[in-house]
Amino acid sequence: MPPARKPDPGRRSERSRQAVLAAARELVAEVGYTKVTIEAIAARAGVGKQTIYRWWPSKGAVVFDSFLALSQEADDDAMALPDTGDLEADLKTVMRATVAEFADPAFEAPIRALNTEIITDPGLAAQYREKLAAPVDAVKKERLRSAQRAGQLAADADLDLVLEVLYAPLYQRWLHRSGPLTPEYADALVEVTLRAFAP
Amino acid sequence: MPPARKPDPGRRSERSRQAVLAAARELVAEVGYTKVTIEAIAARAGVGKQTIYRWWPSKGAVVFDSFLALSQEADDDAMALPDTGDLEADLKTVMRATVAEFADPAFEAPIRALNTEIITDPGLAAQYREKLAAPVDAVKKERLRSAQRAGQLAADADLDLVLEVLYAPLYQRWLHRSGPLTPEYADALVEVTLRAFAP
Amino acid sequence: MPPARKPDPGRRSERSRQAVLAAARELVAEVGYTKVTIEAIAARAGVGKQTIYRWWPSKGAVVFDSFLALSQEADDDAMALPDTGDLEADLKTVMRATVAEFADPAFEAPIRALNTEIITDPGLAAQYREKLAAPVDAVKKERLRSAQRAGQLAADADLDLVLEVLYAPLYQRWLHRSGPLTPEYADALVEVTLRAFAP
Amino acid sequence: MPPARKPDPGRRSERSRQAVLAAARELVAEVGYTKVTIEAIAARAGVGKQTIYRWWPSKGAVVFDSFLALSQEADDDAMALPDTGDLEADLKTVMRATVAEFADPAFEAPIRALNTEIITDPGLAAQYREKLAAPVDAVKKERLRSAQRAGQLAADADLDLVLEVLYAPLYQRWLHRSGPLTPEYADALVEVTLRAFAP
DNA sequence: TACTAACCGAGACGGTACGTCTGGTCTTGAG
DNA sequence: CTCAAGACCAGACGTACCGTCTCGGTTAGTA
Repeated sequence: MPPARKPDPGRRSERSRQAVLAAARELVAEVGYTKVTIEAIAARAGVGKQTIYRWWPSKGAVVFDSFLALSQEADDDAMALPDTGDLEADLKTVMRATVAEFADPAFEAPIRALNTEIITDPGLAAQYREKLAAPVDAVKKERLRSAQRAGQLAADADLDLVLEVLYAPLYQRWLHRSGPLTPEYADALVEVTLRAFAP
Repeated sequence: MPPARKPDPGRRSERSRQAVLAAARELVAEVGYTKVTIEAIAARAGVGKQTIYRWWPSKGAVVFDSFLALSQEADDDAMALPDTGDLEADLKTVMRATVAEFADPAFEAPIRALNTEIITDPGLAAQYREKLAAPVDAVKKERLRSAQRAGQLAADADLDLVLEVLYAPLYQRWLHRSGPLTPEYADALVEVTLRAFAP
Repeated sequence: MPPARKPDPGRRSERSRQAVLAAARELVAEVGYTKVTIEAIAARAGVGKQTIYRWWPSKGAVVFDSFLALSQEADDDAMALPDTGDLEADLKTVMRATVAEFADPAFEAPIRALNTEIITDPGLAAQYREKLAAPVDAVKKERLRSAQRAGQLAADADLDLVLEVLYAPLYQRWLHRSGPLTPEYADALVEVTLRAFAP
Repeated sequence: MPPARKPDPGRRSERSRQAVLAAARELVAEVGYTKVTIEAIAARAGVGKQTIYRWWPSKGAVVFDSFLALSQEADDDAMALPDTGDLEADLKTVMRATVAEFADPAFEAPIRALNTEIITDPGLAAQYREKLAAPVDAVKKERLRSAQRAGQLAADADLDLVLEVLYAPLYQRWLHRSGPLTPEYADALVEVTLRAFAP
């Protein structure tokens, strides 16, 4: 048996890769994730279908990669959290911003699409945690550690749990559309969390 | 435009309806939601495809209905929460049971499938909240109100928020596979929540 | 076993029968025989499908019956052939009329439809010969016998064969569209036939 | 409107083409033309349905092509007519052979099917005349011209008309099943035709 | 005058096939 | 060897009809 010919990444066309990712992003925004097809991505990108199948295992992987590429551009910019010394104020600022972001209809479709795939495909879920969630969480935890040192948060608090209590309710409300996402709601989550993990 | 002929529900075959819902449930469990096809459901149910298209608008709606039917059977049974007078103990019991339920691989596929559809389709999300989530939440809130009367929970606590803080982290961990679902985790969530909403 | 309930012709609704035949005729003219469906006939006639299936065995039978009904109206009128004493002149008159009839686009669709079914279904072919062709042929043969008595045709000529030689070429040309149907062609067929069967 | 993408015949798979035509021929022989479906042809041929729809516009066209392919094999063989110098004897030989051929039940189904389609579809009728009828007629006319030179047929006879008078009655009898096809009938047609077109 | 048996319009049912669309693989020709 | 292009096999999609089967509601003819 021949050793299962794998493509040689060295020869990969960067031009095609970019075109595919751009086409994927555009199509998800235009027609919604479920209606995007590999054929349409290939056609829009001016690329043969085989070129996509050669380098990505599934539609989900292509779309995921296109988000990854997007976020890595963003990383250079907004990867910093405010630290005024007042944890509650800082968290409220961040949470209100998050609420606003979720309300933006341009983010709606792609993020829901992303979640659809993550729920279904454990491989993509792992990549999501590693490549997208982890870096963002690291920054947040850094701010929380700063608060612990300042005595504004219990020193033995499990920071992963803190982030979950802070964000998961917001995230779930948005996903299930089970309630309004208001600045007041953002504030309430911060207050609840700080009371739960008070020193 | 003709007035979009609608089927007459009075003539609907209950036999076929049940067969379709049963087939849908079985197939989702066997091959996973995305690989289920309307053709397969029709074949398994011994039903013409048109009979499905006549009464349901989409695959998601069929599968959702099949879950609904399931849960309504369950309602007759386990619709009661323990009330020993000790809120923390009672909640831990419930949360540990929830954790165990999520760990059951037989629940894995259908519930992930359900979430996939809910995220995408606002109509199904609304039905989900109304028909599935609301009744369950009502029971839980009843227990919480009992605790408020007993002085174990802040009298002015927003019960929807309490439930979110309690359940959303667990739910998110499971959906994203972002951490282990252990009895200890269940306990921790209960403790954190009670501290946050202490009287 | 019950004696295979047959419908009682006594209770048959003449109203429905007429409506079905009229609808069939109209639809064949409008969309062509192959595109006519029983459902469409029933809908157009304002009749339940079962009413058609009760009284006719197939779409072909319905359409055939609708032609039969038409022709029987016509019988009262034009069932006579000219007999001026000059066989050649009389036949040319008749053949030129036939050519003109075939050229009428309103006759095109139904007659082609009729032939399609006759070719395929031996039962309909038998009915066609008996109910439609035979009466017309009888009239023509009567004229030929008159010509035999007048010494304008061989006394021992096989009249079926005479009619075939006279009409089959015309009929075939029309069916296969293998040549123009002109008055001259009609004349030529008469002349050829008379020479072949000259006394 | 986009320019209606056409398939590139250069890339067409000869393998698939042959498999489709063979499957079509077999199925028409086995179950009859009207009961043949595109799905069945595709399945039998081991071909995707799209491959049929890509290259043929209709079931009729596929079946017609399968006949065409058959006849082109036959052309190499029997494309010769006897020419003993005696026109009457030669024509009787040929007509009796034709009668025998029509009596063969193996030819029954396909040829009736062919006629069904030709009657309905002008495009196929044109193809039929050009690809199937014309070559055969050319050979026959050659024999007739030889007879004209030999003084056995009127020098000014319209050979198309001669062939029609000779064959159309036979053809019509068979199509309509309006009479027996016997060797005597074949002889009678030859005699009638020769008398009609005697020098 | 009531009963009752059939037909009637309507339309849901289990099916088959349609013609289209997409998935994922394979082939061709250019660079 | 990669790439764009696109034909290929496979099979699901949603629609249209098939022929059968209830449903109530007329509409006879019988009692």
